[in-house]
Amino acid sequence: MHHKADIINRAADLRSRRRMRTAETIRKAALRLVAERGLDNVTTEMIAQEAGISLRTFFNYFAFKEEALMPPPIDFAPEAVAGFINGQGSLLADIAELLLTQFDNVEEDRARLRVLFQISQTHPKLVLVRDKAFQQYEEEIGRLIAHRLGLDAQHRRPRLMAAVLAAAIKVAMTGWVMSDQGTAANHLRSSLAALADLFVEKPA
Amino acid sequence: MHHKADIINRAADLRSRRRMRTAETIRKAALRLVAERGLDNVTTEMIAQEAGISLRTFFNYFAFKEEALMPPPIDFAPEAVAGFINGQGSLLADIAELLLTQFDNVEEDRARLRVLFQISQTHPKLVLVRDKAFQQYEEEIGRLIAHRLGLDAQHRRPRLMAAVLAAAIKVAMTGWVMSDQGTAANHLRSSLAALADLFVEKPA
DNA sequence: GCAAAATTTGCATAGCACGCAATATTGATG
DNA sequence: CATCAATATTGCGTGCTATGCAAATTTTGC
Repeated sequence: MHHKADIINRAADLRSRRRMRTAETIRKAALRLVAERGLDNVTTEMIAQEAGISLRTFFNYFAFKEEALMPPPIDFAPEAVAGFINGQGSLLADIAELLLTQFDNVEEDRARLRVLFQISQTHPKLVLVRDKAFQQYEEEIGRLIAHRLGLDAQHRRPRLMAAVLAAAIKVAMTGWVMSDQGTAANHLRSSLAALADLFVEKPA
Repeated sequence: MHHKADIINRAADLRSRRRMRTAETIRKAALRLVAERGLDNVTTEMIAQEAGISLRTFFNYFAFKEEALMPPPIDFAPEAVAGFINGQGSLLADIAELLLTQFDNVEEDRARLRVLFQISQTHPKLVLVRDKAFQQYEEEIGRLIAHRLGLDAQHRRPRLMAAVLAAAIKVAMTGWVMSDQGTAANHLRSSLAALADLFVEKPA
C-alpha cells in the first residue's frame, strides 16, 4: 500500500524521465542533421522524422526549432548541491567546488556546443540561443546562492554573484569549446582564478 | 574639390545616418504597437505599416521580428571612449567612468526595456532577445579593454573583464527597469561597488 | 540632367508555430 | 487482467515569418 504522495511522485517521476529521454532523442536528431546538412537545409519536419515523432509533437517539447539545439537543462548532482548548501567554507570556494564537479560531466557536450558555435556564426537567431545556453547556469546558481544565504533570489548579492560566475563559465566554456584543448573543468578553474585578479591592482 | 576618401565617407555617413533614423522609426512603431496590443496581436506587416515602410523593407533592417524590440546598438560618446583608451587611472576605475557617462543617457530606454521585460515573461523567444540586449555591452566593452591593453580581443583578460562588467550592467539595468526607482547610473554605481565585495571574505 | 550605386518594393514560396479535437498510451487500481 | 483516468501523441487547418529574386524607385557624385 502506498501513500498518495508516493504514488503521484512515482508517476510524475516516470513520466518526466520519459519526457527527458524523448527530449534528448530529439536534440540528438536535430544536432546530427544540422551538423551534416547545415541549418538551412534542415526542417523541423526532418528533425521530427529523424527522432521518430510527429511534427506536432516536436513543438510539444520545444517552443521553437532552434531550442532543440541548446544543451539540456543543467542538473547538478543532488549530493553536490547539498554539499554547497550546507558548506562551511567561503561562499566562493564552495560554489567553485560545485561548479567544478559539474564540469567534470560536461565533456560530452563539447561536440554539441561546437556545432552550436559554428552555425551561430551565420545565423543571427542562433547567436541568441548560444548565449542562452550559458545563462541557464546563472538562474540555477542564483537560486542556490540565495538559498544558502537565506535570501530571496531577487536580492542583489545572489543575482550579482550568479551573473559574475556565469560570466566566468561563459568565458571558460567558449575557450574550451573553441580551443579544443584541455578539460572543461580546467578551463573553468583558470577563469575562476582570473576573476579575483580583476579586482586587484596590477603593477603596470 | 574633395579627396576621394572624403566623398566616400560623407556619402557613407549620410546613408548610415538615414538608415539609423529609419531603424529607430521602426523600433518605435514596433514598441508602440506591442505595448498597446500585445505581441501576439501584432504582425510584422502592422509594424511596417505603422513605420511607413513595406513589409519587405522591415526585413532589410531587422533579421527577425523580435529584433525590432531590442534597444538600438550602443554608441559610447567618442570623447568618453578616447578618455578611457588613454586613461591613466586604474583600468577598473576608468571603465567605470565610461560606463557611468553612458548610463546618464539611457534614461529614455526605460520604457522600451520595460515593455521588453514584460512580454518576455510569456514569450520564450523574447527571453533570448532580452538577454541579448544587455550583452551588446559585453562585446563593445571587450573591444575597448583589449584595445587599451594592446591585446587581441580574444585574450582571456579582456573577455573575462567584459563579461563581468556586462554582468554588473545586467543586474543594474534589471533593477533599474523593474524597480522604477533611482537613475540608471546610480544603479550601476551600486552594482559596480558590490562587485568588489564579492571577492572579499566576509566576517560571517 | 545623367549615370552609377544603393534602397525600397512586390511577388512568390517554403517553412514555422500554434489552436483544436481526436486518438493512443500509460499507470494505478481492484 | 480489465478498466478508468491522466497524459501524451497526432493530424488537420491556418495565419504568419522570413527569404530569394527582379523590377522600380531614390540617392549621390559629377
